[in-house]
Amino acid sequence: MGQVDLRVVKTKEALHKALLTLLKNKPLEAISISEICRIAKVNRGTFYLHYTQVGDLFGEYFKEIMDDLANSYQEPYRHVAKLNPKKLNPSTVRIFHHVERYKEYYRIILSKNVPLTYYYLLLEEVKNLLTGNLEKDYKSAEGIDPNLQASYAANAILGIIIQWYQDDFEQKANYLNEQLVKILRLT
Amino acid sequence: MGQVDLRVVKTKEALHKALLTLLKNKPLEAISISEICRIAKVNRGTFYLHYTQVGDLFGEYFKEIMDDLANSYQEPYRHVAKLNPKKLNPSTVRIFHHVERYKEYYRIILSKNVPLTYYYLLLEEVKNLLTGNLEKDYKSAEGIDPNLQASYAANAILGIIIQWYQDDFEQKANYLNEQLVKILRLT
DNA sequence: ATTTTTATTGTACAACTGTTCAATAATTTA
DNA sequence: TAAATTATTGAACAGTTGTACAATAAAAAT
Repeated sequence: MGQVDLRVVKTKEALHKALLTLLKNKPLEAISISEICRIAKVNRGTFYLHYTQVGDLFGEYFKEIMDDLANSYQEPYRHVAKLNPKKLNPSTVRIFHHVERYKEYYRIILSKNVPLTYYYLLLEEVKNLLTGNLEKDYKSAEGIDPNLQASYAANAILGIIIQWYQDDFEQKANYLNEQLVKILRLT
Repeated sequence: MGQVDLRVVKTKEALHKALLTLLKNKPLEAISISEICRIAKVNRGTFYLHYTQVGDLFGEYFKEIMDDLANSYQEPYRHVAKLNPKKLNPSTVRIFHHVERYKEYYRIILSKNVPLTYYYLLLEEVKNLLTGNLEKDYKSAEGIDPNLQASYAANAILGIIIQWYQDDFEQKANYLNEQLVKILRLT
């Protein structure tokens, strides 16, 4: 496959850097393409050569975040080993610690004026984590659509994260993990 | 309180009608303020006198939809009377039938380029339905933040709705209610 | 019916958007 | 190193956005 053109690398770096600079002072939806290009010293036409919206640029960070989320899941985590393994077991995901680590990004992703795109990507990732590693020891219950169940469970966890976000991430990640365990024990 | 100025009523009606017309042919995020005003034969400045974004206009429909959702909950519904009343019991909500009724709107609300605002309003409404009617016979379990639990449960249901939306609302509302009951029985 | 209030209009302006195109510069390939 | 490729630039255009203001029309209040 063809080489990566250095010019493209430099342009994208400049645009990324400019976006990060701007994000310190204003929300994603208030940042214009012209503004980014002015700071990045990149021609506006060049922006359109690589992206179509400001959000596309942010989307590239998002992939990194999702990688960290996937890695979080691999980390050994013993706290909740006693939980029932027969169902989708969200508490084995170190997702709250991941969110805590990236909370500045989640403030953007979950802000009300941002499109649902990122939320859906996040939901998909969590669904994969919940099912991917569990379908071995987990046999789908009578007549339940596994996909539906996964969406149910994954979005439930996102519900906790949304609440956490709305509380401005005041509590510690460990606290939320404990809460989740308690909720799951309720039956 | 002061009368409702007839001019305002007429203007808003014209704008609403224009938005609905446009929505038949293109997604919400592709509709410009200028376009709406052109069709509605309303000066663009007048738009800004009442709204700030195209989304605000859509938001007024959204309120009606939420009213219907709240009403859905009041309707008698016997199918699932046998479910454990000790926990938040989402299956008593006729939310799937409501979504089925308004699916053309939910296609907009849940489309990926639309801001999270509507999703949050929906989540809040479902949370209220789940808690409002249940806190009587429901005593909060040991050390669980009720608000967190409500977000968990409400967003879980929205997870099912999202999946349903992504499947283009192929299944019947009754099927989803049955699935939910089965998922809840799993423990 | 007349006066008072105020919603709407038309116009204007600077900034942003999305796109096109030829000219130029930087990078890769041979 | 020279030639070929292609990313970037600058300029231009029609359309949108958000805002402001005086003039006008429509409605409410008396």
